[in-house]
Amino acid sequence: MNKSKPYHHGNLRQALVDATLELITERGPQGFTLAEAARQAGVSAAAPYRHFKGRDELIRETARQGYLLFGDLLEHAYNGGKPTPLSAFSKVGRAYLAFAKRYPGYYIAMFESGVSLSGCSDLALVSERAMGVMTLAAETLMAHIPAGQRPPAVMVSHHIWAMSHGVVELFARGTPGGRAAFSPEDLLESGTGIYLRGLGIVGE
Amino acid sequence: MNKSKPYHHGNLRQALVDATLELITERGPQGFTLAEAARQAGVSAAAPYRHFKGRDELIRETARQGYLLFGDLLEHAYNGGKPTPLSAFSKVGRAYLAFAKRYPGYYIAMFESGVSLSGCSDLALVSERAMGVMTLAAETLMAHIPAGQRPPAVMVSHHIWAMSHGVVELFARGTPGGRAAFSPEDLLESGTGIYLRGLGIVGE
DNA sequence: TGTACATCAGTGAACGCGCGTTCACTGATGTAC
DNA sequence: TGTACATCAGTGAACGCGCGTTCACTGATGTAC
Repeated sequence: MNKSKPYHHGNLRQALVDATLELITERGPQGFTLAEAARQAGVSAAAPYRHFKGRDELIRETARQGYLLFGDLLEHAYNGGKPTPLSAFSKVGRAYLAFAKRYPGYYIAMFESGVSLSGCSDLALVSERAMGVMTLAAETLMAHIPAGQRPPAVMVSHHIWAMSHGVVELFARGTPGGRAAFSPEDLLESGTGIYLRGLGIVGE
Repeated sequence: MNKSKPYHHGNLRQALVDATLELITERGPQGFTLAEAARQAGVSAAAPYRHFKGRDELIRETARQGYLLFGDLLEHAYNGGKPTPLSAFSKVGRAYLAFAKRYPGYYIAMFESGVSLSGCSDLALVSERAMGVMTLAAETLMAHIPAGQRPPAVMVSHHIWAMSHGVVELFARGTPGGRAAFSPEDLLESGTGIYLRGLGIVGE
C-alpha cells in the first residue's frame, strides 16, 4: 500500500468488488451503495463508472466471482468422486455450508441480492457450472441404485441444495431463531444423513 | 369505499400494513418505502407516524401479522395430528409452501426483511408459536419410533423447515434457476418423502 | 533516449430525486354536563 | 337535545440527507517515431 495516493488506483475494479463484499456482508444486499463502495476504495463517487455501467453491474460482477469460486470449491470437494461417491457427496455438502459461512458476501450477492440469471448471461453460465457439480455428485452417488428405484439426479441435487440453503438462511445467519439448539453443520450433516438413508444409500 | 375522501381514514393502520404487503411483494423487502406505503393508502407521508414509530415498526407489525396467520394455518393443517400423524405432518409441510406462495408479502416480511426477533419481543413469541407447530408435528410423527433410534423432534422440524424454506427461496420465486424441472410442490413432497423414509417413518 | 500525442483513469462539482422524519396546524370525533 | 371542549387523526410544508448518475476537466500512462 502506497500512502502517496497515486492518481491511478491500479486495481480499482477489483477493489470495488472487494468493497462490495464487505458492505454487503455488513449491511445486507440492499444496504449496499455505489457511493459507499467508492468511498471505501478511497476514490470519488464517479470513479466506479470507469469500470462498471452502474450499481447493478458491480453487484453482478461480485456474484459472478462468487459463483466462480463456489464452483471451484465444490469441484475441489467433489474431487472426481474419490475416494468414494458417498464421501465425495458429503464433502460437497460440507463445502456448500463452508462457503456460505466463510464468504457471506459472495453468498448474499449470489442468492439474496436479487440478481437475475435468466437468459444466457455470463452469470447464468457460472451458476449452472457450480450447480452442475452438485448434480454430478448426486448422479455418481446413485449410480449403484437400480434405475427405476431412484429419483432423477437433478431432483436429488435440488433437495440437497434446498436443505443446504435453508440451513444457511435460517440457522447460519444472525437473527432468526436466535440461539439454535444445533449448529448449522450438525443440522446439515444429520439432515442429509437421514435423507441419504431414505434414498437407500447408507444402510443402517 | 367512499370517494368523498373523508378526513379520517378509518382504518389507516391496517391499510398501511396492506400497502406494505403489496409493496414488499413487488419491490422486495428493501424496496419498501414508508412514503410509498402512505401514498398507496391515499394519505400524506406524515400520517403513518400517528400509528407507527417509523418504517421499522410498520415492517415488524406486518411480520407479526404474518406469523400469526402462518401459525394459524399450520395449526389448522396439523389438526391435532388427525387423522394420522403422518398425514398431519404432510399437510403441515404443504401448508408451509402454500403460505409462502399465497402470501409472499408476509413471507418476505417474516423471513427476508431482516427483522430481528431476538429477545422477548412480541415477534419472537408469535414466531415461536408457529414454529412450535412444526416441532409438535414432528414429535407425534416419531412417537412410535423407539427412543434412541430417533433424532430429537426439534432437529427433525429444523430439517423440514430448512428444506421447505430452501424450496421456497430457490424454486418458488421468480429468478434463480429460471425454469425449474420440477414444481416446488413436487420438490418438497418428494424431498420430505425421502427424508421420512430415512427416518423409518414410511416403509418400503 | 526524447518527444509528441492519444488514451486511460481519475476528479470534483452539480443535477434531480425520493426518502424518513419533524413541526405547527386543523378538521373531525367523542364526551361531560 | 345542545353545547363546550378535549382529544384524535389527519395535512402540508419543510428539513437535511445520501444516493445514482452526468459532465467537463485533468493528471498519469503508454506508444510511435
